[in-house]
Amino acid sequence: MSPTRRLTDQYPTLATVAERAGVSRQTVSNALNNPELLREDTLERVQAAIAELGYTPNRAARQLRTRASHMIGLRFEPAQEGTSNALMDRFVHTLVETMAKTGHHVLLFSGAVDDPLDGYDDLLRATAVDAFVITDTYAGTAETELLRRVGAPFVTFGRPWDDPDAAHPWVDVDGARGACLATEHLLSVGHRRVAWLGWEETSRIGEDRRSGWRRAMDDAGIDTARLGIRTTDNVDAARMEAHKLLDDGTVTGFACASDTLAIGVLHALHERGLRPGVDAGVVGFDDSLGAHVSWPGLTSVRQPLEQVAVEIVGLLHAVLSLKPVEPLGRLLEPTLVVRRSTVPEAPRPGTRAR
Amino acid sequence: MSPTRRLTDQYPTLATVAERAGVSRQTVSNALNNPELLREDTLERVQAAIAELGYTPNRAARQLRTRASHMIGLRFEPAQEGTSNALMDRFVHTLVETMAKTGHHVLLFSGAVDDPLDGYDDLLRATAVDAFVITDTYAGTAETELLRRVGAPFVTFGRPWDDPDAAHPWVDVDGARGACLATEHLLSVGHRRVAWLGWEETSRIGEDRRSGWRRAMDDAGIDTARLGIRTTDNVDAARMEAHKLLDDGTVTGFACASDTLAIGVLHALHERGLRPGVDAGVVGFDDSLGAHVSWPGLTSVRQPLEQVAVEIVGLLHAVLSLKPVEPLGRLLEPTLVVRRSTVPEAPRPGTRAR
DNA sequence: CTCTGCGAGTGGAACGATCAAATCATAGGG
DNA sequence: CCCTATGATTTGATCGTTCCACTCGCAGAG
Repeated sequence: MSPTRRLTDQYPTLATVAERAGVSRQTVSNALNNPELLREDTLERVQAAIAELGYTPNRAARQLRTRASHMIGLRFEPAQEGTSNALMDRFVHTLVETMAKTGHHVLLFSGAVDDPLDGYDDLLRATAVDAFVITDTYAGTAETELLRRVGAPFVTFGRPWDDPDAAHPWVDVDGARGACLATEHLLSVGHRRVAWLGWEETSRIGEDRRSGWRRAMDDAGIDTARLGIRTTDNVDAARMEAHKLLDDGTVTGFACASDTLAIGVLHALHERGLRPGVDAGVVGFDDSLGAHVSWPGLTSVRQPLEQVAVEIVGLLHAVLSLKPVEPLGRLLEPTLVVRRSTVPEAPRPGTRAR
Repeated sequence: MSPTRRLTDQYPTLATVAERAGVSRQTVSNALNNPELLREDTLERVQAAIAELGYTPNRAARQLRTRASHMIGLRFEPAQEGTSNALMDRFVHTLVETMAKTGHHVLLFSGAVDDPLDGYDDLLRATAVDAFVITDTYAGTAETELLRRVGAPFVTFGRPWDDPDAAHPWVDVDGARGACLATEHLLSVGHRRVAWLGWEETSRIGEDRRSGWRRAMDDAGIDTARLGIRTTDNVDAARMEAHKLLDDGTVTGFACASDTLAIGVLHALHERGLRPGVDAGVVGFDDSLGAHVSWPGLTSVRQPLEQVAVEIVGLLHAVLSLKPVEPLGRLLEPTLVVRRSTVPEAPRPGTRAR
């Protein structure tokens, strides 16, 4: 622990440490940044002085001289309520922790309401951040173009869907694989006619996931005619589409592009007195809070967000040290969390402690 | 928009602007920080030069000189999955936006695993942040004591429960009032025997909320014997407690300390074939994602998190400019969001767009 | 006519670190 | 014995801004 200190006290500086250790400022600086340059006994003496005084280098001074802020900017968008955006929580936390290991910090910012690109430029010019992490792959194209234009390093969470020759590193989760896992799981527990409930066709992510369902169905040799539904991502819209599918009388499996949609299906089942996991199987996507607590528990595709964060940090370091990145993108595998909406014997939901 | 610029280009500095405007560096500095010192025509000339060059002051240099980083530190704790922690999202976003209005930014950090206090001290000594926002009022005591000791400014989201003569500003939401609203609502829709499902007695927040239930019941002249339950904050524990209460045969109202607990009650009702909102009324707390999407929709107490964030920023500014803060604490009022778990005619849940 | 006061603006120093180049031993080769 | 190579450390300059003390010109008082 550090000694008690008042605001009025000056924190020790390099010069203070140097004087105490009987060396020059530069030697102390080297002890911190290039310890191999020092003779062993000198190094020990300096380190002792640093510990004794509780010295921590001043970020501002270092930043001014080296032009590296050791901060990365993360645009923090308002969570759309009712969607699974809250799962970014998991991602952000790991990002913060992993960055901290190399002395980096995460700076949150939000774009101006009128010009969302404004925030980026300001931070760059003010040399407040070294690089950016972009998570919003929808509005991503304008952002990535700006950053490339001004030569700012960045890594995205999400593939450059609309830009085949984009030259920035990225990390993403294989959504098609996730939907494929979901569909195969539904088939394996006995469902044949497995419907897809997805987003509008304009969503690249949505179409990617849908393709996984399609592949699994094709592999199983099942006709998908009139089984692939596209709608808006809210509970009620999904509920109504589910009713239409159930009216058909043959559909018993539901693979969904989001937990929100899957929960809508559960609502429809409740309204008809059908038992999820017994009379029909439902799988969501994202393993959000809603999947945990919904009744009787929702099987869902879980994205390895912690792993995404770690990969992103790795890529950031590579980019910042100007190392070539090969390959440019990393595609990670999601997993399936099985709950009672597909398997009645699965553990009860929500048995976690506070 | 700013002109195109490469990484290799130097951003303009004060000196560049000064030369262009034909004044000294200090005059440009004054134009930015004390414009009233300049003659009107000079000011205009300088501002024109700034706009022309697209100048933005260098944060590091300013920070080094003024010892103000214009950043506030926010400890970002891992969200306990299955709890309502994800609602911090709303809070954080407003915090970021409001701080941005005065040119401040939010720096995320996480404490070391072994010593959670370590992160604070490091950031202070490195002069990386000007102040802290503390949201974790449980582990808060050790943190607040450290910060007071080193003389670091901070504001907490949460009352200093265990420290009656704490001298730091705080903002909190009146949990007792929220529980009172919930209970009065249940009474008003016809329930008489309203049970309380809350956390263990060790939780100050939990006991505060419980007191609101107790007050509302006392005001209505209803005996609360055997109606106040304490349990752990998870769906399954609540489900089992709800069954016990329902076995009694008289209990029809459930006011809960969290949405998690309330969802557990909903599960119990489903298992008995009872209709939420008709055969029994349930109210949660926090208006989390789960309340939005659970079936048939969960009435819940909503905390004014946006307002909390704005208040906190106000207090931060007061503290940083050394203004006296009076009163030290701000207690905000929660509101009730009515859904079908208490009123069958309420709008359907989850009809928000993505 | 000089002196004081004030508004407007200037120039040098400093914040605390790192970079680049100089210095000083110390040892080995011719 | 000198000269060079090498390792270890020091010295001065610098990053871009703001603080501080100062100059300059001009108006009004004595």
